[in-house]
Amino acid sequence: MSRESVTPSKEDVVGEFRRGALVAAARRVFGDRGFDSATMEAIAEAAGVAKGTVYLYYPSKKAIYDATFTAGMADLEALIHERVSRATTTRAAIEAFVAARAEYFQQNPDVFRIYVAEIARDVATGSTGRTACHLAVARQTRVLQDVIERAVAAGDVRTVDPEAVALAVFDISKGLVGRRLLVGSRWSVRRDAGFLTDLIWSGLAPARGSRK
Amino acid sequence: MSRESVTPSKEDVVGEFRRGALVAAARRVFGDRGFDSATMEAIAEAAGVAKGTVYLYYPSKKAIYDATFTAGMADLEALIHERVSRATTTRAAIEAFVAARAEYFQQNPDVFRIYVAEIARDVATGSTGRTACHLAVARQTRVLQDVIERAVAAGDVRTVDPEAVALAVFDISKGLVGRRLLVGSRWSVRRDAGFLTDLIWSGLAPARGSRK
Amino acid sequence: MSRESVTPSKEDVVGEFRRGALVAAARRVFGDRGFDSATMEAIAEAAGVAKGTVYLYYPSKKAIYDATFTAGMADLEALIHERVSRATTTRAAIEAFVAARAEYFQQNPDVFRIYVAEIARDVATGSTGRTACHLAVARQTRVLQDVIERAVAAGDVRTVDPEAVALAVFDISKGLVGRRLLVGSRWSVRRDAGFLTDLIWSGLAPARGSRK
Amino acid sequence: MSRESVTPSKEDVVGEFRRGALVAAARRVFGDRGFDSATMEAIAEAAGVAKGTVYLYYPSKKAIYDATFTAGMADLEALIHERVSRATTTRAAIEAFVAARAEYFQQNPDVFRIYVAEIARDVATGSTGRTACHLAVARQTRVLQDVIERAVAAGDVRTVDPEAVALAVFDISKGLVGRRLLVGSRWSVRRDAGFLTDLIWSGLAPARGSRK
DNA sequence: CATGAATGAGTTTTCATTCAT
DNA sequence: AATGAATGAAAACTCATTCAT
Repeated sequence: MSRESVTPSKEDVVGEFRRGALVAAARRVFGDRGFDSATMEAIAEAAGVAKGTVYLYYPSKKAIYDATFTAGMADLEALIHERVSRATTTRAAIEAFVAARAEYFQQNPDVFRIYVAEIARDVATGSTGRTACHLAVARQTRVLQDVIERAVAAGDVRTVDPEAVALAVFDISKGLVGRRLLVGSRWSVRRDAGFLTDLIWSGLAPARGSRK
Repeated sequence: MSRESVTPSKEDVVGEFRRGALVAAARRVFGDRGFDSATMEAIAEAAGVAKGTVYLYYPSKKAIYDATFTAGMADLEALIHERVSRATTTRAAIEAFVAARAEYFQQNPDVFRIYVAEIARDVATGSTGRTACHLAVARQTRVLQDVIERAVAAGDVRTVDPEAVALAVFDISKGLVGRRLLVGSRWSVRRDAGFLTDLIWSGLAPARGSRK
Repeated sequence: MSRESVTPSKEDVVGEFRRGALVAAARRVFGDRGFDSATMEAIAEAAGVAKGTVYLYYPSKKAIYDATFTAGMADLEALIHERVSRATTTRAAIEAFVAARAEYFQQNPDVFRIYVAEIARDVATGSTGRTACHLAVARQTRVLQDVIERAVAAGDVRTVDPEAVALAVFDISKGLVGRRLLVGSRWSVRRDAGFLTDLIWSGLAPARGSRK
Repeated sequence: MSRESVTPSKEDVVGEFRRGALVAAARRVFGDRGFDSATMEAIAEAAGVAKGTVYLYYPSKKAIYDATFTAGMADLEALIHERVSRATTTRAAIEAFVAARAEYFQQNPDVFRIYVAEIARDVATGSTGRTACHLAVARQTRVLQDVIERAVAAGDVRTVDPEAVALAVFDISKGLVGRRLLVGSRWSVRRDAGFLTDLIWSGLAPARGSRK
């Protein structure tokens, strides 16, 4: 439909605009009420259009849900990449990973809700593999795993299974986000992220000297 | 309901029996299909009774769902208490905590699915506080927090915030369980639990000597 | 569900009663408005039950439609068999066939409407073969074809293709019914049937000479 | 619309061209899917125009449907007139009538489907009289009725009700067409038409003796 | 004239809950 | 106590029709 040129046609622009507005509206509605309880009517209303209009851009409830989830994950991944790549030490990279996730979800709680619901769905259906959610998680942990692998190779940390450590950090950051969203926290995202990074970095061992 | 006597009447016994059968049936159905997709019909059928009978024991779908969740959590908590209290060292107590949860959910995947869905629901509704799910989590982490507090007091571990550590361990164990259920694991529950306990216990610091 | 005994259980009786009432209601509604324009709401209302109740007995709109069509055809076939088997001459058998169909549809115009719509559907979808409608037509023409075959064998009529003649009589009777229903007729069913039988019968006369 | 002049304006020519293309497209779509299932979108696409454009030429779905039906019937009637008027004997005229209809519908099955659906609609609504469909049928049978009337007057056939015979031939030819379209036929249109004409023709023979 | 995005009424189907037996 | 037939509210999705560009 677009004239394959570099400059998108007006239709494309308008279409993308609508799609964006619909996904933004859907994010709120799905975040608020979950997939099953959300209604297309509510999404349409939130986007300020009629019910039928939603179907001009997404063929089904599931389709707009998936688009919403995917868009949120893409945003998050971009942030993670940016923050982690900017870190200069292993410790800083870990902390950047935790903080990026915590901050993004703090800013976009609806995305977190959708993400959690998506995990719950995967768990419920016992879908072992290639779900969008599973893949998104894999891409994110991959970033961290690379960091750990390089640190192990450089002798920067003791010899551990990089994947297992990456997953542990991921789990901790996920728990942190959920808790901050649900019950709040006495401290800033930075402090919480710092503490957890510290725990992973040093363990529970009594201080016995210090590392850089 | 009961005539407040010490010995339960026959009605109570029969009633409790039915309740138990209904909850067991509901656990399977809710675990399989989630709250929204589960039907009262399916629960009744799984329990071998007619649809109306369920309503004689539980006033609504939500009520039997809550009862199902609560029963599962009660089982789990009992196991955690037993295992942790049997441990003789701090490290062993942490490992027992992680292993108890992993084993229980491995044996009762339906309970895990319901638990995850319940968290997702809490997150979605933004219920900050006194939900059954939140309270169950609090009781479980409390066990671990007590262990850490005593260890800190005894100088067994370095000075850390016991609650934060307990929550971190909890999050890691939850991630472990989910992953084992979803994608499986190359290793036994014991080994996975051991590795994670080790990570928390020692951190990523390069080996520099050993502690008991 | 029934206790497999000779006497049907009360549930079966009630169930059959409801089914009958629903099919009778559906016959009116489908006859009035056709498949697409008929609504389950209207059928339920015509049967004096709530919308959901219809689904307790028939799983879909198509299912109750098919049941309605099938029931009507079964009634008609029974009447045709009875009337034709009672006839003592070939000519009387043909007339009985035409009259039976005309009278039945005169009494049950809704069934005729559904029947015509069903043919239209077959024609529209180009379904060459085993539809319920096609089979019903085949069973009816078979009755007539048997009559013609015996008449040919007995030398009662000239040598013709019995199937082709049966189909022609069937088509004529169908046209008669439609016309009587749509524009009426100056004459009784008997007279119309008599005239058409006469026309065909003269055409079936054993050869006795030829015209150019 | 046109400025009432003898020479049509360019607008009229363009307009008629569009109308023709739209009707041709609609014939395919209605023939394929029936009135209810056909969509204006599909018609527009088949005609290579946008949806709104259809409404510039026809005010509603029903309107273009009617135009489609009417156009098909007009084609058919022209063919019938031509063929029948070319026949030199009564028998040949009857055969020409049957063959013309069979051949036209064989070539234009979509028109037959629309025609059958239209009859079904008339039957369903119980519209006794002046529908386009009814009028088209009346015009066609009129042609045949005139032939029979002249034959009766000329003593070419025995004394029968010309209208009734015309209708019977019409019904037979309709059944023939439907059967050929639905289940096919072992023989050519010519042979099938010949056989049926023969059957009727024998029945029309001037009285020459009687059977019981 | 032509377009096609937007509308919203209308339909089938599901299922928690009730209640007469 | 137990049953299961009946209810009716609710929700996804379709598509004829309109109208601003």
